[in-house]
Amino acid sequence: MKKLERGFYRKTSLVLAKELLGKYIVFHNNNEKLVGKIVETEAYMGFSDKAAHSYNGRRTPRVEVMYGEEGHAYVYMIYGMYNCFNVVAAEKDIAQAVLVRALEPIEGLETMSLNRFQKPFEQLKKSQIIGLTSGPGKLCDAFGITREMNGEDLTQDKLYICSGTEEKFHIVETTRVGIDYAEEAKDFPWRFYIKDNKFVSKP
DNA sequence: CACTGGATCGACT
DNA sequence: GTCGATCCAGTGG
Repeated sequence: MKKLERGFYRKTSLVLAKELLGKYIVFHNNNEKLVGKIVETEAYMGFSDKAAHSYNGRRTPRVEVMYGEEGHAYVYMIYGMYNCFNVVAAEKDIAQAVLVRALEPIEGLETMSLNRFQKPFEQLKKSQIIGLTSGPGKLCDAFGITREMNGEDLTQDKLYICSGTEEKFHIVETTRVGIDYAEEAKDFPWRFYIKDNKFVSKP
């Protein structure tokens, strides 16, 4: 597994969203290494996308990192209680990002279990194992990703993404979740996931 | 300053 | 299927 370099992120969020599937997120936190395979993403295309925080050039303190260099983390709080982890795409001044919606837990399951359910992995029910990282808020809780990670450079050593194995999988393309307000954009097929993967949030 | 609503989740019917 | 939790960012005065 090799850390992805800057150039990997220098493409539209629509293309990046698909290419991120099957890649591995690595987070070093409190002397621990947590790893998860990306199994579900959504593209937010910025200027022309009514569902995007940066729609129509909107530029506020929160969304500023999306206007910065590609390959950084955009982490924001939603509904007062959950964090969402995004990968900044495109290039400087083009505010696009990919929301990572679900991971398959790979390494550090014990810590993820404690973070999510305050109990050891061996005590989890089957449904709780699936629920460790099967949603954008859940995966941030499991990994301990907070807004302190907003703006983090994903080509450095704290939080980064690695190339996957050569495995083959089918990509399902469908509509994005939770953006009913976005008029015509709510019907764009800009959500992607690995077919038949158990950790997808809403198959 | 006060207000509004949200790229969610979990508990409940 | 519905709904409440919980709080910040954005907006407008």
